[in-house]
Amino acid sequence: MPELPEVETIKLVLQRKIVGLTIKNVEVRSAKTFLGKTEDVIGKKVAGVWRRAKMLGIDLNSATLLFHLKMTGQLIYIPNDKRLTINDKRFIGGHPTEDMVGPMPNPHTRVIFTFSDPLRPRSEASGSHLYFNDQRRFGWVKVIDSRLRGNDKKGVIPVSSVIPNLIGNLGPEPLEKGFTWQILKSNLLKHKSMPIKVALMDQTVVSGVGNIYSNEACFNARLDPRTKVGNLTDRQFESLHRGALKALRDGIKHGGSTRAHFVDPEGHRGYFLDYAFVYGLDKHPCKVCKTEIKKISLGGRGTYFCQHCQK
DNA sequence: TGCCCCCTGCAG
DNA sequence: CTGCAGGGGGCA
Repeated sequence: MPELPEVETIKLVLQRKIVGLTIKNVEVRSAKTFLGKTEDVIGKKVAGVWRRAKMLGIDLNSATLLFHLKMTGQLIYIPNDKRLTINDKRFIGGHPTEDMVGPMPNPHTRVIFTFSDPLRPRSEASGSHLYFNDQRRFGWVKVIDSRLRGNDKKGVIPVSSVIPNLIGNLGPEPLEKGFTWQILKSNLLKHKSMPIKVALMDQTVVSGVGNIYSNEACFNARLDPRTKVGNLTDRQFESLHRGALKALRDGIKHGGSTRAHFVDPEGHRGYFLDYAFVYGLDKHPCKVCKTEIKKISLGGRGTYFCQHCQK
């Protein structure tokens, strides 16, 4: 489900909610979702929460829980004293309502983490739960021995030294300093004959960009998504770089994109799609020029663009 | 580079 | 009923 902005949104909420708590229990309801031994994480304290590409890490010092939510994964945090209220999904104006978290656990709950708070045992965080829901079961959480991790100096998770076989081949983080348009160009040129929109989704070119934000990046750059990488001028590489960063930053600013499943750990949907120019808007007028947005398939994924604005 | 697959559910 | 959905691994 989530691309970089959605995982980033989840990360920011979890950093506020679970750092300092201790994992008291792990209930695995879908064996293929939880890869590792629960006893390797039970009793351990959450030291931090980080994101790399579309993956989320919960740092337990001696171990790390590494999540990939794929298409339909959700992480929902429920404080101990909260009775489940929120509705199931109802749609208004084509978008899910503000809160779409129903009772937890639900039939899509695959793993349940229970926390204790040794310092404040009577707080609402003690006995709270983190639910990993995943309708399609593409997602997973792996227990990683932290000895496999590099040194994270300055609190920054090193890019390729972390968990090499899982993370090592990922391309650069687009929102980190140092990700220049020249680097994007050089990485994209691995795929000279590929459409730019498809190449942007290759996680070894740049990490975290998926179908929504690659469509928006092409619109922001006013480039036809079918353009072959090898045909771009330097000026266009620069536009694409700027367009991708703008899409990702706007995504984070609006709390991510909710097409059908995404909610943050508090059950709030994201609003980026209200501001999207092309994604999901086929047959709608372009917000810039009123030309009808067209939908095609590229690399097997829905691709939306304005034939007038994007050349 | 382009399928097919993993799986489930919803819209058309 | 068929096709499609924020991902991505494996196979020709």
